[in-house]
Amino acid sequence: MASSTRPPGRPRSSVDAEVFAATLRTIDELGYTRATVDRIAAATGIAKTTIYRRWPSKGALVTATLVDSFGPLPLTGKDRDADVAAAIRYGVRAVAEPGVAAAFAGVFTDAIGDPALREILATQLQDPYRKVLMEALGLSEQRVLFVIDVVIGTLLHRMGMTGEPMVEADVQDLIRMLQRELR
Amino acid sequence: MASSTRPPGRPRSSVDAEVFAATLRTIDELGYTRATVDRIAAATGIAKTTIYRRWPSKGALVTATLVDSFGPLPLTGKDRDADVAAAIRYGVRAVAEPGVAAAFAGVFTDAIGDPALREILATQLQDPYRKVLMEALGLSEQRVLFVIDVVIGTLLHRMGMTGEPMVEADVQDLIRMLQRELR
DNA sequence: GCGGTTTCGCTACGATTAGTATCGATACCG
DNA sequence: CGGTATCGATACTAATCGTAGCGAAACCGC
Repeated sequence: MASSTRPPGRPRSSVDAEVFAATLRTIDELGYTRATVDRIAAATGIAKTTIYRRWPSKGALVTATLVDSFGPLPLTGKDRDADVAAAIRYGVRAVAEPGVAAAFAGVFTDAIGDPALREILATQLQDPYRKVLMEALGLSEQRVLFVIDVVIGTLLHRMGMTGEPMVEADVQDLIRMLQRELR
Repeated sequence: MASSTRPPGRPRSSVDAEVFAATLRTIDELGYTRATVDRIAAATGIAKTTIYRRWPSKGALVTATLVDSFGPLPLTGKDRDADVAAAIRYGVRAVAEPGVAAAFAGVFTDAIGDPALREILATQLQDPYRKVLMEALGLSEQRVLFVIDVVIGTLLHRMGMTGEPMVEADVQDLIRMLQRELR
């Protein structure tokens, strides 16, 4: 039985939201590499050791920040074209959020040669969307993973090359292309 | 007039190709972060200082390696569907090359907050393909940049999430999707 | 109020890395 | 052989990740 009683000892201060916000803000200002854990802690107003007590590494912290930043997808499951458009526009907004694209690229970089981090990435970030999209769009796992690659990959590549989010005309092309692909 | 006479002094040893090969091999084995310039130099058999005499930073070295790794696109300019398929399959092979995807992610990460590196990236890596594709496919700059985002972004996202190249079935879907999009 | 338990802030530290400085040795030209 | 530019090697600075240790603080049950 899940003992819902509070465990003994000093409770954790509830600063996760502030840490996530400071993480994105710092990455946006300085880039992934120069966004040190020290600076993120200072921006939050807590000690660096407190961050390392909650997340095992900088990559895990940033992945948790991305999971927190990407929220649940607002899909109806009724009109596939509408859901495809809604999902893509949701991704566009999320990736355009300051710091998100830089955080993504940094985590991808760290995940090379760090299987634990890649596992966290695939499980905590991609899996929830895979499940929701399979259900709402009625597609196979392979198909949904392909769509996620196309949408998020396209948006991240644009941000990586130009530093600017995708313009509306290209977003509309992306939506139409995937609506046709999934029809 | 380009004076073709050799400048005085000891000539540069022609080790660029070996450095590029060692860069990709080291990044493939250790990941971008742990692929230190020291290790790349040692794998090449030269001194670290020699590398810094030719490329101003690790990011510039890796970008040059990517430019060297991606070669010229074999397009005919006659059959658009065939050219689209050829270009995508060329990208698939290039991104699947050991170390290339990791190098890409690392350069994107470094390019955040390093405008000089981003300029090198866009100019030396993306521009040649933009021009060739605009010519061969007869498309606008905006359209070609969109296609590059979709193709390379999709392939890199798959590599970043799974560490494995895209399987043939997904490649075929990608080709068909873009052939329809550009018809 | 008091002991027990856990988290917090702080400081210090080891290991690793990017990039620079320096200097003697080396390779090529005329 | 002299002039010139590169090479190899070593040493160095400045960051950065992640860890260890310790006293202080917060909360609980009594």
